[in-house]
Amino acid sequence: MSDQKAVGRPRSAEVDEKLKRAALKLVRERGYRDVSISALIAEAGVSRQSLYNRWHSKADLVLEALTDDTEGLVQLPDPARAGSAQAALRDFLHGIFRHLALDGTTLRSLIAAAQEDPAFREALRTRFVEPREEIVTALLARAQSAGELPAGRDIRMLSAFIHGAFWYRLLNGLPLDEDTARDIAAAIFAP
Amino acid sequence: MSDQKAVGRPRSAEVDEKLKRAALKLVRERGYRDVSISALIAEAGVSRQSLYNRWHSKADLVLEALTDDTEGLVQLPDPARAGSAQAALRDFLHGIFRHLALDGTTLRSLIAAAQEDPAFREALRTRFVEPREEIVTALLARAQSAGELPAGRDIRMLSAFIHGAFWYRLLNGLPLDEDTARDIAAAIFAP
DNA sequence: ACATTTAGCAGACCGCAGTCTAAAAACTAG
DNA sequence: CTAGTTTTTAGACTGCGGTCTGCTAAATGT
Repeated sequence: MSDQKAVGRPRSAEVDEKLKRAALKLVRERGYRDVSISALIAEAGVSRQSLYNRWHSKADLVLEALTDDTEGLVQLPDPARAGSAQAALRDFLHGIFRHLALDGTTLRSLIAAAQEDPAFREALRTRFVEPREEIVTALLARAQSAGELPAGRDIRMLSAFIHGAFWYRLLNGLPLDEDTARDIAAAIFAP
Repeated sequence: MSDQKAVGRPRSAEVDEKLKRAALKLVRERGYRDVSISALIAEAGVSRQSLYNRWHSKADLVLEALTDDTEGLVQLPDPARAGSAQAALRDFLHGIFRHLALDGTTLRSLIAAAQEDPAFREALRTRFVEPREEIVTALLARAQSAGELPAGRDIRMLSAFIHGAFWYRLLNGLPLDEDTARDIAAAIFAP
């Protein structure tokens, strides 16, 4: 797990930073599709090869820039604090939706990019999708133990329903707002 | 609704056919991403402009070729025949999944293309997504009237759950098989 | 017959992605 | 200090998409 290479010129951390900053800035102001690699390296002031030394594609760079920026934002909500598991789920979803007001369109583009690139699909899954899946699954499991959810319910399928509804609305251009968060939570916990 | 233009050289129906056939053939054997516009028109034996006279993009052409090919395949299942609304839903999903064994990867690419192109997103919704939504919604509504589904359940949200789970699995590269169809139907009708 | 209009074809053109080459720069090992 | 290794930069190169131009072909209307 230690550094592989103690030989050769070391990577410049500054170049990393410049590229990630340029990526976030340009993607947010022009949109993912309209940011070319050429524009990225021009904005960052680095060479083309320096980008490809670090990432395989624009999608890879933007994913890292985005996850760096939202670190520590996704965490398991406390049902006791929220009042109930249903309220905790609602608040958790609402928090995610609020954050997507800024980067939702970029996330859509990343999901799109993942469809044509298996390696990036894997990266998106491990860095973005799975952490959120685990939180929801844990929340539902706790709710089921506490009796807030009937014992017969299929936790993993309910988790797929929640994330699926989220993706479905995101990718179809439907709004993700507080009402949506409330309705999803209500439907999951419906008797 | 009648023909707009009674003047000028008429469009060749043969060119339409050649392009759609070429699109289906190449996309199925090489995959959407690896089919270039240049390869399409070469395979069809038509000019570049003839393609752009008819469709705005590769995605538009492939969508039409695909929906032409699967016409009449999506229809409202009969719960009486299947035994129950749950069985009807399971069979309906299974039928869709079976068909996607051939064109599932192409559908993923079309969904991806829709994320970067609002006009195509609309086309995909009206030609592909909404017909399936309506069938599922009608099925759930009938089931609710018949008492197979509790009266309090939110039909539209359940429909979003079903399609969302489908999209979520499709776009994350998870298998869509008979078991998945059964599990989704079971979770929707869980007491 | 003839003007008008649209479709068809071949091919030029520009911008970009992704790969590659060559040379300078920054490090380690010995 | 020297040899070896990797990063960085500048820029060339190929292939493609999408647009545009010039020309020919096939229809309509008077």
